[in-house]
Amino acid sequence: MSRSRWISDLHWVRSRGQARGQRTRSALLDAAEALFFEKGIDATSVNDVVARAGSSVGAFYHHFRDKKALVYAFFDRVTAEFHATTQEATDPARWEGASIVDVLEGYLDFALEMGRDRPAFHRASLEVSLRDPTVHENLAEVRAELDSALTQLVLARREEIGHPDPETATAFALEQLRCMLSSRFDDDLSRTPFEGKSDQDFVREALASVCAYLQIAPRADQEESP
Amino acid sequence: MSRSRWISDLHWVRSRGQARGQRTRSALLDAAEALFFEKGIDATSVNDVVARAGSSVGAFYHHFRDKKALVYAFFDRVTAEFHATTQEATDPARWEGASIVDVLEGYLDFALEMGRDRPAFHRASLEVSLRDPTVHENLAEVRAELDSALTQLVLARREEIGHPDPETATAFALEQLRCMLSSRFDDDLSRTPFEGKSDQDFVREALASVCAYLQIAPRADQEESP
DNA sequence: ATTATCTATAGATCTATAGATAATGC
DNA sequence: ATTATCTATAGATCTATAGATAATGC
Repeated sequence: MSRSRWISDLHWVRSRGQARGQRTRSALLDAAEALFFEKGIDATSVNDVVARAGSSVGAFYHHFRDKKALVYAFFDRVTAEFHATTQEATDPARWEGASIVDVLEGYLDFALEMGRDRPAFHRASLEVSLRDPTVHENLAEVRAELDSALTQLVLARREEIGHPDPETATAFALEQLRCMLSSRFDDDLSRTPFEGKSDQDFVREALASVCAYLQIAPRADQEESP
Repeated sequence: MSRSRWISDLHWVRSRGQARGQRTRSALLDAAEALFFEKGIDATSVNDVVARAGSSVGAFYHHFRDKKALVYAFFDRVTAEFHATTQEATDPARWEGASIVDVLEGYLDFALEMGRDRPAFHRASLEVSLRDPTVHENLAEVRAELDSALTQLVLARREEIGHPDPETATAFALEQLRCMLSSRFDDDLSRTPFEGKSDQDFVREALASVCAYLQIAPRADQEESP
C-alpha cells in the first residue's frame, strides 16, 4: 500500500491539476451522504445534492455517469472504510490476552460508534440492498468479513465456552448481537422499553446475556451487577 | 361486535349497492400490498396499482383522496389485524398453566407466521415510519401493545426467573427476540451464518439463550439438545 | 338520482444531455 | 489544450383532476 517517496511526490504534483475536481466530487458525495440519511436515497434528487454541495447539475454529471453511479460511489467509500476499520479492529495481535467478553465488548463499542458516526450507512443499506444486487453483494461481503473475523477471535478462545456446541452457539450469539445493534440504529422505528436505556446499559445486558448463553464466567467487574 | 339477525339482514340488503365499490377498493388495496412488498412504497406508482388491480386511475381516486390515503388505508388494515391477533394471542386465559418458555415459544411461532403471511407489513414499516409520524405512531402503538402483553404474561410467572432483576431482564430478553425476528424478515439484507438455518433451529437456540439469561430451567423436551 | 368507473390530459418533478463558459496545466 | 463547471432544456414519469360514460338503487 505504501508508495515510495518519489512516486508519492509525483502523484502529488500531478494531482494539483485535479484538485478542484476532487474537491467538488467529495463535496457532492458528502452532500449525498447527509441527504441519504435525512431523506433516504429515493427521496434525494440530483438537484438536492448539487444544491447542498453548492455545485451544479452539469458538474454532477461530469463526475457521475448517473444517479446510480453516485449511490455506488457512496457505498464504495463507506464500505472501504468499514473494511479497513474491521481489519484493524479484528487483528488477532490486538486481542492477545483478551477474553471473549473483552472481544465482544470491543465489538459492541466499535459498532455503536460506527453507527453513530455514519448514520447514513445503515439507513441507505436498508433502502438499497432490497433492490440492487450489486450493492447487496458488497454489503454482504464486508459484513461476512467482520462476522468471520469475530467468529475466529471467539473460537480461538473456545476453552472459555461451556456450551456443548461452541460453533453453533458462537454463530447464534454473534447474530443476536448484530440484530440488536442493527435495531439500535433505526431508532426512529423501534420504541421498545429498552431503547430508552443508555448504550452502557445495553452493552452490559447484552454481554450478560451472551455469557449466560455461551456459559462463560462473567468478568470480575460485572459480577456485582445490582 | 355481533349484530342482531335483523340489523345484519338490513345491512346485507343495503350493502349490495356498495358491493362493487367495496370489491374495487379491496382489489386496489390487495394490489398495493403485493406491490409494496415487491418494490417498496415509493417505487410503486398509482398506475402500477390500478394495472395490477385491473382498475383505472379514475376509480383509484374515487376511493382514495391521494396516494398517501392508500398508504394509510393499507396500514390501517394491517395494524387492525395485528391488533386483533395480538389480543387473541396474548389473552391470559389462553396461557393458563403455561410456563415462560411456552409463552415465548408461542410468541416466536406467532411472529414468524405473521412475518411470512404479510411480508409487506415489515418492509413497508421500515420504509414509511422513517418519514411519516402518523404511521410511525400507529405502528409504535400496536408494537407496544404486544410488548406490554408479553411482559405481563412473563412477569406473572416471575417465580420461574432466577435473574436478580426480573423487570429489566424481561424487557431486554423480549427486545432481543423482537430484534432477531425483525432481522429474520428482511432476509434480503442479512446473510449471516444463522440465516440459513430453519425456523425450528432458530426458535430452539433463541429459547435456550433466553432461558440461560433469565436463569430459567429449560423445558424437559429441550434438555437433551446435542 | 346516485354512485362507480373510464379515458384523456394538465401540471409538477426529476433525470440526463447539449452547448457555452470558465478555470487549470503545459 | 484539457478539464471542470455553468445554464437551459428536452424527455420521461408520476400524481391528480376534469368530464364523459356506465352501472346500481329507489
